[in-house]
Amino acid sequence: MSPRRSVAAARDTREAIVKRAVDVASTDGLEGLSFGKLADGLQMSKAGVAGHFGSKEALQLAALEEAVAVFERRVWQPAAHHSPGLERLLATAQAWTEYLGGDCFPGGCFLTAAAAEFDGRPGPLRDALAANAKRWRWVLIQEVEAAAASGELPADTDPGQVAFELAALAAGANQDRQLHGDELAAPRALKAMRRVLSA
Amino acid sequence: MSPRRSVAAARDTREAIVKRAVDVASTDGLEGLSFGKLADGLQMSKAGVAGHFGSKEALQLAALEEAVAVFERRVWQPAAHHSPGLERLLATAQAWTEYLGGDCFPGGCFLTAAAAEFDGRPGPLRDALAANAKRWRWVLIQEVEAAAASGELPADTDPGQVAFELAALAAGANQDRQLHGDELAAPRALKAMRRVLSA
DNA sequence: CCTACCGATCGGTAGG
DNA sequence: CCTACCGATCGGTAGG
Repeated sequence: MSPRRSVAAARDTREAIVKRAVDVASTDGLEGLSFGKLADGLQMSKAGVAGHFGSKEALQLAALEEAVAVFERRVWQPAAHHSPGLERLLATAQAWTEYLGGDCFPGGCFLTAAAAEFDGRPGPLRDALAANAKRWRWVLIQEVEAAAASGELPADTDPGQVAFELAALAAGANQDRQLHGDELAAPRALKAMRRVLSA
Repeated sequence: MSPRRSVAAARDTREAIVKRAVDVASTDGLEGLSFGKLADGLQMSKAGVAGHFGSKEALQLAALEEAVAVFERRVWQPAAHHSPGLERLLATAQAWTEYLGGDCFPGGCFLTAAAAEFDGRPGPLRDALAANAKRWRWVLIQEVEAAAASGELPADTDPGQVAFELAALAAGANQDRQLHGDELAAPRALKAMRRVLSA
């Protein structure tokens, strides 16, 4: 009578689809996802894939959610246990540039690529990407404010400016790494981030 | 007997297609281009559009070529008549951030968006985008080297590092401007570029 | 989770 | 530069 086994199996299947969708979208873009191609790669029928999500947009949102979880695990979690302020900012810079220089997704940082893809197309995906980016920016600003309040950074520090520069350096490192395979990009971004945080 | 009029008309038509393709691609991506959609917007038949290019990839390459020309006209040309070295770098920073804060393309900097879209897909488009980015980076590095040689920047300046930081700040400004409509992004990038160039 | 199907759109071509 | 067409793939659904 228990539906447990089939429910668990369905959950596993859905997870497998989402994981593959994240990888595909990191190289082909979120719009490049299709039920048919995912089904081929997973040895499933197209309707079997589509049934887990109902619409392409729901699949794209699920892939985005998974990518956000990966980013938090790889970038924020290693820094979170450090003391607030400058120490945590430096740990974030370290984890962030390691993430950008690594091979977490085959096509580079999913969130940067998706933001570039959807920044001109209104809708739920753009909204979710913008909200996520704002939330991450807010986290950075909080840490800069803490560093300025404790005297680790000058009292007249502009937190929005500092957070902008950190995010820009990350975006630039991702671009150089992906477009040119430049292994110097991540260390260069880390060096620049440390200078931004040493004023 | 002269084919002049029809040849000129064909050239004008092709130019109109390319201009529209650049605008569409700046919001929908280069892969989002299609002969059919362009034809609808231009009141033409699909085959009439396709005939000018032969393949979708040729259309995409033509749009890229046009976007490169726009970038050079808007960013490089205003700076080119300044003296080499620091003065030209500062003029470039000014023109670059004005370009990023303006409305040159409806979806923001075409080249940044296209690079993010194709950095994981081998082929002629990726090659052209990478070559263009490298060329622009080389221009920046040349100017930084000139500034270092003349003593406007410290003798131990790392030109690749400085050029990386300038490009990253531009990419970051474009992202914030497009995703959040942030009007502070371009001035923040200019401020940071000036600091990078003031060491 | 499958097979089978829907209408729409895709890139591209034939023929004029 | 047009009409008309090709096979392929798209997102999505019916029915089981």
